Order: sequence, then structure tokens, then C-alpha cells
Amino acid sequence: MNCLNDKSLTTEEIAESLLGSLLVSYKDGQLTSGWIVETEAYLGKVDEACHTFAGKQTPRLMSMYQDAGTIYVYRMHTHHLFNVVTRSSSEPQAVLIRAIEPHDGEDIQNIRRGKKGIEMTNGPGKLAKALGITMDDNGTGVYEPAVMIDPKRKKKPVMVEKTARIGIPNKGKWTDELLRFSVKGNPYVSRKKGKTEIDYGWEAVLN
DNA sequence: CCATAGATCCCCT
DNA sequence: GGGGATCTATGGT
Repeated sequence: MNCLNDKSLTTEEIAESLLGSLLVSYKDGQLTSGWIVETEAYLGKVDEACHTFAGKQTPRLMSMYQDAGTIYVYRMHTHHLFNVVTRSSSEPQAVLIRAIEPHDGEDIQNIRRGKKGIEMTNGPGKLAKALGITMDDNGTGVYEPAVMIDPKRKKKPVMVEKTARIGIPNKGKWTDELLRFSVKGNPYVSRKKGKTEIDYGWEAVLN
């Protein structure tokens, strides 16, 4: 059991509980992964900022109407944005993964991105490039090997920060709703200015 | 450091 | 033909 097949959880709760999960990519024989440190919830038909607002249905949005755990990849300009569908066909909602802390294959991610350190994965387009995510992943499942979220490997944030979503102007109350979740103090959170914690904001692991 | 412009694909109307 | 859940380079302070 995990947050993506627990039907009692709302999309906001899933977005928050995905923090600390390991996002894994296996492509071209290369394993890369990172701990999720920032997410956003998109609430479907009622949410003016969501692509499926008012039940909008186009070929592009097919994945949004699939089962929970389906991957919805959207391309904007030259970048790919990686989402996980959270509900069902009648409630086309999703969580956008906005940033990860690199774990496996940091050198591979570095090569794919052409940047080092924090700049490698501190944004949705950046992490997609670092993990080699493309439109080929659109419509696949989040438990298939190419790109998966490993439910067994999990870190726990000391504190979760809730803020307004990034890049959502002029959408009434949806511009200000606290639907963005991030690990407080983690340096890989996008558009960060404040200081980072020495432990990157994770709880200590007891062995 | 901050703000801003331009890139550059599709998709959708 | 317009525009976007972004990113980068650039130019100023």
C-alpha cells in the first residue's frame, strides 16, 4: 500500500506524501534517481490552473483521464513536465513533480543536464532532462521500470512548507491556494532564496 | 543579486 | 496564429 493506490487520500495529501519518495529512471542502461523535494497539486475540473479545468478533453490530455499512477508528461517550449495522475477518469487530477535531490547516477544526470550541483534538478524541466524523461513516458504507469516511484524507499521531511503554486497568475483564488509542497530547507527546492539546512531537511535515519 | 527578453515547439482554436 | 505548470543568457545595480 502506498499513497497512489489509497483511494481515501486527496490529491493535496498525495502531493504532500510524495515528498521524500524516490523517483527512479532506467533508460539506455543508465540508472538515475532522486528524492522528491517539491510537488504541486492540480485539482482537475474545478481548478482554473489545471489543464483539465471544466472537464476539458483533448488528445493531449488523454493521460489525465486514466487511472491513478498514470504518468502525464506535458511539453512546454523546449521542456518536459512530469506529473502523476492521482484519481480516476471522472476526476482528472494530478501532482506535478517540481524538484528532486539527486541520488543514483549523479554523474549521468550531470551529463544530460550540462549543469552541476543544485542547478541540475531544482525545477520541473530540469529534473525531467536529468532523468531523461520525454514524451515517450506519457501514458505509462508509475510502477513500470522506465520511470517509477519506488514505494519502499522513502525519506521523511522534518517540515513541509506550503505555498502558492509557481507560474499561475490571474487565476482567482487558485493563484493563491496553498497547493505547492516542499521540504523546508532543502537546497534543491526551486526558486529558493532562504538558507538551507545541513541535513537538507530530512529526519535522521535510525539504524 | 535582480529583472527581463527570447528561445522554440507543439497543441489548440 | 496565439500562447504556455520553463529555462537561460544578458545587462544593469
